[in-house]
Amino acid sequence: MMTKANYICLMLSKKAKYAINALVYLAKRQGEGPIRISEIAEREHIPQKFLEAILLELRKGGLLTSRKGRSGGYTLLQSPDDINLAQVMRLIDGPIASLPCVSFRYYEKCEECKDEQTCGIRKVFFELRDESVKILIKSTLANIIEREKHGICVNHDPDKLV
Amino acid sequence: MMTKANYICLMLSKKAKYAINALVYLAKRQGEGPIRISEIAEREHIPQKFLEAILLELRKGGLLTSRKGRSGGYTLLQSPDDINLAQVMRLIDGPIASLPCVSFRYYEKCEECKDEQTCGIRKVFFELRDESVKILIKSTLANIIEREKHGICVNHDPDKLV
DNA sequence: ACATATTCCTATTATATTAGTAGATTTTAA
DNA sequence: TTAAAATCTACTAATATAATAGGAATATGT
Repeated sequence: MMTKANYICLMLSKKAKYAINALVYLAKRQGEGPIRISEIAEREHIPQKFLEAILLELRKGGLLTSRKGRSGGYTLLQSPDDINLAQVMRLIDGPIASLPCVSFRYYEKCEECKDEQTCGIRKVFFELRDESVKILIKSTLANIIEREKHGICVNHDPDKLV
Repeated sequence: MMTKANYICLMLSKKAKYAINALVYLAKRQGEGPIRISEIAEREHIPQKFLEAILLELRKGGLLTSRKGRSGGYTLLQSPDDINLAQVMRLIDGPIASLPCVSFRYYEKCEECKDEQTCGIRKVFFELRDESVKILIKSTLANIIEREKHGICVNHDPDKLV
């Protein structure tokens, strides 16, 4: 478990991470009929009871369908090309913006802000939101699976890029 | 206060937001000698006791100096051109990455990950981190103040950009 | 020297969120 | 009819967030 000392500024919740993992798993097995929660939980190392709740949310959000009873399970409702991470993250954790005042769908005024129209901080976070959404929208389940096939990750210092 | 219904995915803490506001305020008044906590708190609508703790962290992080006693207060230690939001956010809230496994300085392995080297999800969040850091590093206090002078914000739908 | 204004330090608290767990219920297929 | 699956309702433990309280240390103006 993450300790306070190295906690993260703009962190994704475990719930959203689990949701993404589960969806990618389902995308890979599309066409094989309903997949059991227990199978996903086991293969993706997600606590089963927690996953149950997550899949239910994804179903209610329109990304999955389910079948109960023997040989039941979950199936993707859309093509892996049509499900992207912006959708998933918004469904599970809410808006992608880093400040309520730069959210489009869930805008809320900053309590301490003097002039929102000109606020320089707000402009930075608008830019950050736009870039983030752009990246997350192009990252569909299909895209993620495709990316697994090409090249490996190297964790370089991001400051060096600038 | 933000309610659960419209909570935010990758949210900045109030503490970091207050820190940024205070630093921008200090940058605007650079050269006027030490600025009192009480003044910053009042003008920026930040709870004073909370701000005390924040300014102390910023001082320990090397961004500010202080003077105690009568006519004491805080002063920027560096030029507003040399303090950027990546620095500030890392100091106050930790790494900018959205997942521990895509942090350079505070890397931690994902518990549930099968092959980190090829993980497609990880690649997405590497990209997100790199873009975020790029934006935050170029956003210096000077840049923020400059931006306040030009143009107003329009909160458009970020999905339309893609 | 002294009063006062300031930062600095330690501890505590209320609230909310996160990350689950427990147990019963409903549905479906074999 | 039985077993296996999702579903529903409720609860819980741990942690982080956003502060607050009270006083100690220190510097300055008079």
